[in-house]
Amino acid sequence: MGDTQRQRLEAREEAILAAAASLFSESGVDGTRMAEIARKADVAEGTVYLYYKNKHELLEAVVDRFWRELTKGAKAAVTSNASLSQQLTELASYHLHSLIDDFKMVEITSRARQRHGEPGRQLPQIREYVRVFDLIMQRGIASGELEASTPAWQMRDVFYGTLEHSARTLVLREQPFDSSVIDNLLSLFDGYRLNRPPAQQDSGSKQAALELLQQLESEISRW
Amino acid sequence: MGDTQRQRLEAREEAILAAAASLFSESGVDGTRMAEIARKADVAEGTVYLYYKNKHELLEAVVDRFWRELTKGAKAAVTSNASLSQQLTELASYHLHSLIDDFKMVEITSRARQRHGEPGRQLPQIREYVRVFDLIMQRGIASGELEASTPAWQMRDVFYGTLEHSARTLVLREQPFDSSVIDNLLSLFDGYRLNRPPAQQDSGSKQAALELLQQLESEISRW
DNA sequence: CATTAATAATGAGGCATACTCAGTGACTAT
DNA sequence: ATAGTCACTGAGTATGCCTCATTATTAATG
Repeated sequence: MGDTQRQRLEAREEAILAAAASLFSESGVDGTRMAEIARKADVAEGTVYLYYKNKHELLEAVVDRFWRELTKGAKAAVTSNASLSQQLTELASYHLHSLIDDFKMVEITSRARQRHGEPGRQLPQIREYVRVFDLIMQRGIASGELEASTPAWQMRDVFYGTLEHSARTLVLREQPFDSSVIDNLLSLFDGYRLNRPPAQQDSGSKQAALELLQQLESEISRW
Repeated sequence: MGDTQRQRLEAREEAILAAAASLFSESGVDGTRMAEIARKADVAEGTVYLYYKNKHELLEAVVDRFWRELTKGAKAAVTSNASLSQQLTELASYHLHSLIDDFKMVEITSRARQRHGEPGRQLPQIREYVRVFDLIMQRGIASGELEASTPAWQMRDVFYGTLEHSARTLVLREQPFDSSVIDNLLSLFDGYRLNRPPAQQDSGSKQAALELLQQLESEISRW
């Protein structure tokens, strides 16, 4: 029956984590007392400290789990066998939606990074999430669909940073998800795209449309 | 001699602010005790509370001042009569340099935003700083140097968000200022640039072309 | 099943620290 | 000089994180 015991422990840990996540999101980190978390998780205050060394570690665990979940979704968006630009669109859409929906968590994340004294750390699970963005850029470069002259991490920063900041803008304005942000970003990203994606067919007519679009743009610009 | 008195008060307030800024940057917000701040500013602990209602308000004041200083520099970069792309380059360079140099302040800023309970506020002085970026985009659009089909705030988010995230990347990697980030961003920004600056008469046919362009875009996105 | 050992949980109390406030001092006006 | 105002002080209070001696629960053993 060691199994049942272990399960009970994991259930308790999960209950504490869930309670903390919910309260942190609701009232902020400073606005949440350890006693509240314990009460919501149906344990004594001291019990929390059997599972997490202190409030900050609990916060880190909450944040870490949040990004782990996000990473799952992001990987899903990128694992399909769709075209690069479709995958980028999906990833951008998923990213922007998530950041808007859980903006509180995003804010709390920056709090979790600031460990007492020192340096600008990066939580491992966030690193992992960002890696999804890196991978798709690298894949694009490797397949020749993205130019190789710009480092992948710089393209990633454009992509990721723009979306993160757009999420902040939208949330502060109390506006909902806006797909034009993504359209805009992707069309801008064409600046990184080479004209000849290697072997794929079907891209013919789309390619034609894209070229027409560029013609049109430059035509407009001539006004 | 009310002047001297007022000056003394302002000097005290300034001393407290400076002490807090220095200590917050050094040891983080949680790592800094009010008593330390008071000692460094050469006042009693209670005196701090005559000038700032609580620790959080003091933090806000520190952050606010930081961004106010930044705003000065940013405005300077944009006020010259250089070309748009030169101004963008200068602004980007200034922004990136500043964020890297005072990254601790940037982190602390996100802390200041999280007021106890509720909502994703934005400190007024940060808003003012961001407005500098908005203004240059709007100016570019008005002069016809930037395309009008993308909202200014979206261009701004690309510009601002990319640089903010690049700063984070560089700091976490312990790398110094990297001008290629800016070169890259600006060449990408050419996607927004129109070839022909001024003269905005004849907007009728331009409008028509723009609509066609949008149709085309949505058609492409349907692939 | 009884006994012992080991592990988990509890919550009252310790302790650090943000914040208060009654008392003191310094300056101004008359 | 005297009263009145305003700035300042720092010992004391309240709050909330965290500890740890004690109790409850589960597992191991004969």
